[in-house]
Amino acid sequence: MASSKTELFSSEQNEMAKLAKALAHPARIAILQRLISANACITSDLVEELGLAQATVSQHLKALKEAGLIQGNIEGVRRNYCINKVGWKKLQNSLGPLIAGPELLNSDKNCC
Amino acid sequence: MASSKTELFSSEQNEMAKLAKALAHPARIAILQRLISANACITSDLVEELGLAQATVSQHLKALKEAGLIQGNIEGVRRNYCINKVGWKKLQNSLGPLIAGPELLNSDKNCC
DNA sequence: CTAATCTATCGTAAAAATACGATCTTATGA
DNA sequence: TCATAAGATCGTATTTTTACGATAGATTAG
Repeated sequence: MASSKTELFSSEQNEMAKLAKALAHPARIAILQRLISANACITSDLVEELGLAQATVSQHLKALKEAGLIQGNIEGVRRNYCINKVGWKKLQNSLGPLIAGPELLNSDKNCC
Repeated sequence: MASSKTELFSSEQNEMAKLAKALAHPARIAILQRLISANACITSDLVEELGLAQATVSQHLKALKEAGLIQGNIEGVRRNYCINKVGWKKLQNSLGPLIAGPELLNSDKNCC
């Protein structure tokens, strides 16, 4: 009795939560920022840059890949990672509106 | 050896992760959507609507409050919750740019 | 072929998140 | 005053996340 009760929620809500969860760790934020600012595929010097163990970084990369936010391909011994455009657009389409959302933010009146 | 190593990351990155974590559960997504669409303070009929135990809902509300995304005030026996505008703007300012970000998304070329 | 290198995966320990019943607190209404 | 109702908090069980050492797989260099 402690697993997330996904069956109570819409698939959209579950999807949004899943994507948010992918962003819910500073190491994964850092990885994504790095991939974005590099604006290209980078082969993981991430381990050194992040200061986490290699296994841990690999685990975070896997999480991001499973969330569809990044993609990796093999180049010799190394792996190249970059933003997965399709997945990122899904992120924009699902969480974007929620975050940008509340029109009530633009009004001055506060309700509470 | 399993707590998030926040000291390795910038306070910005930690803040972003913290906010994403607040969104990283379908129940909390549902609560926020409800508060937004109600466009007002609602006193928790959330328990009934969500199908979760009262204690669980209260816990999720607490998480959202601690993340600064909602605020609650007392009205008799009941509590009124609504979006915390200030906190929401912080959300927009921290996660918004990241999500909207990658200009490379607009280019057609794929790197991997 | 062999050693070295890069990275994924396995196993595991510790911590955090999730869920809920039970209880406590506070305010309302009789 | 006292019973009732709303909702927070406590205690606790279960699951998931985080982290890392060790190991396995695959490729390159010599």
